[in-house]
Amino acid sequence: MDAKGISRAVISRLPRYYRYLGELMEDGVERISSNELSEKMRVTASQIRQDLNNFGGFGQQGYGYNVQYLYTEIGKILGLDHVHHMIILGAGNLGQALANYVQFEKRGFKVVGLFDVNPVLAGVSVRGIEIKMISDLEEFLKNNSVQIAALTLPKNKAAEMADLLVANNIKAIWNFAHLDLTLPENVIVENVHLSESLMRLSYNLNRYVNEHQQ
Amino acid sequence: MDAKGISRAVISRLPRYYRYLGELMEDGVERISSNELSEKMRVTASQIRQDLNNFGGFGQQGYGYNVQYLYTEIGKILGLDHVHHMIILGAGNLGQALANYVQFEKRGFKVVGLFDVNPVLAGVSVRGIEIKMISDLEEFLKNNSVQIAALTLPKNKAAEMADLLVANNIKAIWNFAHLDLTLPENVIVENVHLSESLMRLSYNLNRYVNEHQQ
DNA sequence: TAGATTGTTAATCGATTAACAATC
DNA sequence: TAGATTGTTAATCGATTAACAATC
Repeated sequence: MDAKGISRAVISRLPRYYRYLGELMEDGVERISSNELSEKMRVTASQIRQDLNNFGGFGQQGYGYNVQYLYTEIGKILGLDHVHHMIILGAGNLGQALANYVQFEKRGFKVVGLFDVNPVLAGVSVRGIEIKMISDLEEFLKNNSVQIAALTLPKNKAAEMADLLVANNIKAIWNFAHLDLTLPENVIVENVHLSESLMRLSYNLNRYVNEHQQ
Repeated sequence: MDAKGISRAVISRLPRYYRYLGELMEDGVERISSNELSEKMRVTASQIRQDLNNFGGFGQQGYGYNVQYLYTEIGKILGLDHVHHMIILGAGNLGQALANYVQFEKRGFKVVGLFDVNPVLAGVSVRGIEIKMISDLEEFLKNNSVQIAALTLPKNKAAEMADLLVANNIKAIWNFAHLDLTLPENVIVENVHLSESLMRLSYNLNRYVNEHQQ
């Protein structure tokens, strides 16, 4: 399983394969060919085979792919075969939404802490997790194994907090703040910029309207 | 401003340019060259010039780009120069988080309605917007001009609701549900699949750990 | 064995980068 | 005018698709 030099594009598609395979499993489908899957997913069969062969030969000539096996293997590639401990910094609506989203836990992402600066929130519980003050964060990280931190803080706090997280050995940041974090390159940053997503939507909407006005 | 055939990659970068230009404006910077901007943003100057020239010549030889002017122009390209009316379907944590996010309104995305199926939420207000029942949705859409609907419902309701929205003339869906909506091709769909984002993070985290174990 | 379908190489397409003439 | 920097064409690089030999 040589994971070097696999393009971002391929990696981005893996979770979608995983989702479709999960649905096929639920539907009791045992095997599928790249061709059938390509019709379902509206991508080329060639792309599916190319993508998968970056990681290994999961299929069998004349048969196709075993759904359950492929699902499991992609799960392993995505690291879903072990539990990750996650904390959430910022217990506003978005932070609480993430904490409440039980589906994550099913995939092995366990929320072990929830932090905020607002003293009003101190002691409030979300899904059994008590909100702590950010002043307790360093102490918490020293006593607990945490791999992932979700950053749902406003921009002005986020950069500073990211540095604190890295200094305390956090290896991956799920960044919801609207800024680009500059961190050591061994720290994984995955951005979710909602406003940028909304602007893309707006661009396409706008374009459509313009084209049909003329 | 010929907007035909501009690649998804280019469009995806526009909001980031917009963000950086906004920050430069706040810092009182009047002009910037593609070279200076390329250093700030860590992309090539060539890419910046190519991207912008898809939409027009916004710069001036020997001078660079006027920050304020370019910011305004990109805003127009992104459709941020007029107000969009948005409703949110699903008033759970995520829906409420979106409704609360005042920054969207600043960019011209005005939340005009918030809907849920849960009768417990009926009449509850979020930032002055009263949560309505989804049974009232069709009526609402007949009496109000709405362009965008954010879908923060669970998967099983989302497909059905998307169809209802389209039947009532909604032109763009901001989809947070974990499924691919199949809708007429003139309907804009912008997906935010948080679990897929988290899996990409997990992939990279996992890969990093594996590489350094060997 | 014959048929089906993968894994993989080769061809094509598109996006990014480099180079430079145009021009402010 | 000389210097700077764009707009744009050409070269390169990478990703996607097509084709087909290998093989179950």
